Formats: sequence, C-alpha cells, structure tokens
Amino acid sequence: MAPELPQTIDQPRWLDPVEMQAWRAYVDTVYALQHALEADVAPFGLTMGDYEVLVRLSEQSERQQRMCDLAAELRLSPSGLTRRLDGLVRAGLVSREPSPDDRRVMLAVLTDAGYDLLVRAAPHHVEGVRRHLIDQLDRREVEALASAFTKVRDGLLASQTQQP
Amino acid sequence: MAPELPQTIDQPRWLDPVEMQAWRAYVDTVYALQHALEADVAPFGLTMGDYEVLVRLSEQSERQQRMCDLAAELRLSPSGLTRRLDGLVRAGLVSREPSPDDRRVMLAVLTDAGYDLLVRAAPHHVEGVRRHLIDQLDRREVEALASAFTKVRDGLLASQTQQP
DNA sequence: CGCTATTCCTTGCGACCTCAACAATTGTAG
DNA sequence: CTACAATTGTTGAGGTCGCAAGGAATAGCG
Repeated sequence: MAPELPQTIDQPRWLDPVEMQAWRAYVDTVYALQHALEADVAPFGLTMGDYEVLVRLSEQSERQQRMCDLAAELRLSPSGLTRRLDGLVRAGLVSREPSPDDRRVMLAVLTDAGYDLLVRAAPHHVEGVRRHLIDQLDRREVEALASAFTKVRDGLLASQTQQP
Repeated sequence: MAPELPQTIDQPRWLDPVEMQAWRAYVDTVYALQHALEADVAPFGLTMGDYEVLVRLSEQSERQQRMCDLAAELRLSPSGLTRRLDGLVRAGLVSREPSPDDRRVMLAVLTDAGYDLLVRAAPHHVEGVRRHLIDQLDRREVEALASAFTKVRDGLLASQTQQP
C-alpha cells in the first residue's frame, strides 16, 4: 500500500510582500534570539533547558515537583526529562526523591545550590530578554505582540488538542 | 583560574504583566508553530530542515549551490549540512557533484525528483504558515509583526557580528 | 478481593546537531 | 617557485531529544 500524499492544492495563496517580510523576520528572529538567550545563561554553566527546569521547580511549593507534571509543563518527553535531570543531579542543582504518596513517582527537588544559582542567573536572563526583545520595541508594539501571539498560540493549541 | 561568573545585577528590571504576557505567548507560539509546520511537511517524507534545503536550491540558477554557501544560508555547521545532504541524496532528491571551478568544493544539485516533490509540498507548507499564523491576524497585526521583528532581528544580528 | 487497565519512570535505539581534527585544494607572501 | 596560511568538505566523538518497550506501582471494575 503506497503512502498517500496530500491532495494537490490548485491555487495556493502565496504570501504577499508584507506577509513574506513578517514571516522571514519571524524565522530569523526566533533563531537569533534563541542563540542569544543561550549565551546569556551559558556563563553559569546552564543551557536554557536547564534554566527552565530550575525556574519551574522554584515556583513550586517545597521547590519540588513530580516528574510527569514537570515534563508536561516543559513540553518534554518523559525520557527527555529523565536525561535532563541526570545532568542537573550530577551538577548538584537538583536531587531525586521518591514520592512518599505514590511509589511510582519520582520528585525533582531543587537543592539550595540550585536555588542560589537560579537567583544569580535569573536577572541576567531577564536582562537578556529585555535587551534583545522587549526594549527594542515601544509600548504599543509590546502590547500588539502580546495580543497577536496570544491569539496565534490559542489557535495552535486548539487545533492540536482537537485533531488526534 | 576559576571561571568568572557575571557580576551581580542589583536591580533587575523584571517584566511587567503585559511584557510577561508577550514573552510567554511568544515562547509558546514558537514551540507550537514549529511542531505544526513539521507536521505539514511530514506527509511528504520531509522535515522542515530538508524542506529548507530544497527551497534554497530551487532558488539558485541551475538549481545548485556550493556546500559552504548553502550551510551559511541555512545557518548550519558544515558537518550538519554534510549529514543532512546524506539523507536527501539517499532519497534521490539531491545529488552531489564536484565543482569544475574549485576542486575543494562540492555542489549540491536539486534533482528532478527533488524539484517535483518541492512543487507538491510547497503549497501545503505555505497553507500551513497561513492557517497557523498569518490568517490568525488582521492586516494591521501582520504589518506590526513585520515591522517589530525586523527591528529585533537587525538588532540581534548587529550585536552578534559586533562582539566576537 | 482479584484481575485488568492505566500511570510513571527508565533504558535501548535511532535521528540530528555541534565541535575538533583532518586531508585536500587553493591563495599568498617572500 | 616555494612555503606557509586560509578555505572546503568529511569524519569521529559527544550531547540532546523522541519513540517504543518494559518493569513497577496504582486505580478501577466485576
């Protein structure tokens, strides 16, 4: 049985110049911004992935969270989170503890060293977000960005949870 | 010599609610949009990385390009491009040919099969960009997106080429 | 209660990327 | 012309991630 390719689209609605400029600027910005933010946390020995883990854990009461909940928040596969925690545990920033309530569950716990590092790194990360993105825009543009991308995100999430 | 951590930032300028909403919506949108676009080209047996290669080659005269130029355009390391081409060559979409002008150089050449596949896949990709992003916004928002992200991108590129 | 289905985490495997090292070729200075 | 430097592409090693499979524990239904 041959794989079925999508049907031909007879009249594709190509992007006009302004739409194309918006699309290209978006793609380039995403790439450059990701690398700039990685560079901002790299001096602390962190990747952005590591940083996100520390942030989520610090926001939890007791600074701990179930692996599965953490994976869902980070949009990471279970195996991906397991291996990312391996590195953070090795660095002493997070520790693993079995949950007393459910013996299937492992809790990721932010250590004091992890919290201290986050406290030092966070201002630099926020400063980077400001310098690279927010401060490049005036107030009206920031509001437009928030409004527009909230719409786009909600549309994307709706189409994802609907189809499968 | 111990690694020097960045100096402490005394008064970080945290994000206000609107800025935070803009930032979170941006991050979520980037993640969801990337996966949605991957899904749009996956039925053709392509990743977005593969698709980008086909697009760049199709835009060149003779549908061919030097590896190093292609890598620069795709912001890919030389080794990354070598291995991506391996897959495309195996699929018969691209072929490698030594350059007649410079015997160090390998040319990536889009085959007829590669061009045909691109012609079939491109409308679906554009349709995805429209459906997921452009058509979710009104004309004013698309213009604002183009203007704002062009500024941000140029700022990022300037700070990258300046420092190192 | 007992059996099955589900949840949770880990591990093997493959895909994909970068960096460092390398060989081959070309460019350039003396 | 020769020797040294720069460019180009590939390979090996290492890192990250997702999917599929599997073992352990819990939840739910008869």
